Amino acid sequence: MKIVTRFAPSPTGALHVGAARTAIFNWLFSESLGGDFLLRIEDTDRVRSEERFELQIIESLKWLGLEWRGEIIRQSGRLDIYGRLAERLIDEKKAYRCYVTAEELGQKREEASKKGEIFRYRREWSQIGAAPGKPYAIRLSVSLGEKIFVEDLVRGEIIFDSSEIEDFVILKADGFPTYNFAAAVDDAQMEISHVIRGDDHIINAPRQILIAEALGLGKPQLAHVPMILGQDGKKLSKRHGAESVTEYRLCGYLPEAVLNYLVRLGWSFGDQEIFTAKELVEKFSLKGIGKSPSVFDSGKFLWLNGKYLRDLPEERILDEMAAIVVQKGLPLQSPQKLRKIMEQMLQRSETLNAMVDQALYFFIDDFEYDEQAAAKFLVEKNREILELLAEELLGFKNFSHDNIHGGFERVMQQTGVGLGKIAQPARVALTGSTKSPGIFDVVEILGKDTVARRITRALDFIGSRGA
RNA sequence: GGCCCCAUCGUCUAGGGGUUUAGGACGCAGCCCUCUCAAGGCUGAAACACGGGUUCGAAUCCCGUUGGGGCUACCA
Repeated sequence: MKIVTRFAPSPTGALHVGAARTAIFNWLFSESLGGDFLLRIEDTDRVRSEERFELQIIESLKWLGLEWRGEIIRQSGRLDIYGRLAERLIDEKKAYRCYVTAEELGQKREEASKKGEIFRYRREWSQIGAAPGKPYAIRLSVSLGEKIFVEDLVRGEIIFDSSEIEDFVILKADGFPTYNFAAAVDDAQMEISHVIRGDDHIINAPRQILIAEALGLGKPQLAHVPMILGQDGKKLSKRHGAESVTEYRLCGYLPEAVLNYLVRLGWSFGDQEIFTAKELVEKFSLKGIGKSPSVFDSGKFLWLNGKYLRDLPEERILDEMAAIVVQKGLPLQSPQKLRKIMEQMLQRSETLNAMVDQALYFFIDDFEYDEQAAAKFLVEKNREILELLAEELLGFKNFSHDNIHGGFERVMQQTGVGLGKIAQPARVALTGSTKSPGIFDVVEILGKDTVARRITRALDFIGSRGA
């Protein structure tokens, strides 16, 4: 059998990490078996679907390196097909028109639930409110008391009782199909062999099976993967902060890391943590998918991104950094200087953005002093150290690493204190904080003029404090 | 409420009857390196939800309990 998978997002928001993971699973599954991976846009919700979201989702998929085959199928362009099939089901008495409005039904449901009962729509309601020319929805006739078997590749057999399923809508009053109808029809017509999707769709499986059977269409093999949860154990959502692929890209995450992290969330291959895309294609199989939901751990994600960051070719990091510098409106530095900054920030940052954000003092003079750092180190007793340092350092024609080192050595000799006692005040004066790359590197990268300005600023600051 | 799913360190997970003093990773703690912070190296603390079975033997199989999650739309 030819393996064909699909990713079928609805364009009602950016590509959520949960959706991204199912896309990745489907892509890996077909890639690993030499099949096709298709893209279908489920834009049947006229109110919530927006083109910009579709564009954003497509951009995210490309960024992640998930390539689909052929044209994108758009459900809004297939309305006539769904309409014809729904009418056919009416002709075959497998479906019927329903004139009750959604609002009226909502009331019924509410009343029932207040009484602790469950309202399930059945055929006898179908003529209520019927009138010529009045819009209607089409519902599938679901027979009672039948077992529906869902063969799940991850969970095994799941059995549903058809009595629990009401006569659900397959075609809405606006002529658009519902999710289950369009999905069942399209999966069959696109000859999808396997559907890998989130756990939250398990409930839809029996409905889609019912539709496919009513229509005499083929059914894909199903694999439901556990959900991704937030730190609070609830389904990951906007409440939990960053949750779309776009946001992570904008924060300076690498596509390789996003791919790797998301795959490993719910799938494993022994003890291995880090996989290239190629390795994933080789090693992926449904066997490695777990059954229990996974909590999204932003800390581990960050760590993984840092790993990938340090593995990137320098030229690529430099390009990305330059773009971020421009985007943040910071003064672009010479390529030589940017490279030095990159070399220093690389092992101190987990994301591309952090490489710039945490190195602001290399770009601008008017950073703020960290309050605690200034209180501890920019104090009167360190005035002499900073003055001596200025004297020693600013005398060099060649502002080299060795000369700078020598300058610090001489200040140590003159004051009789260790390097640490000199480096920290200098660090705060030059960077505003007690944390930075090695002090000699900082001085060298900043350059003589900047160092002079900043020591002056720090001395002024000490003076103003003392006053 | 009903239906469905799930249950190993805080988190991601390996292990699926004896090989287990339950392994790895993140995080955490300590040490090394060291001018600070990182990166890197080493070490450590940390888990089979509970109760019944089945079995010579159960983290592993079965049942129940508890807990968590999902769904319950003319959303997808």
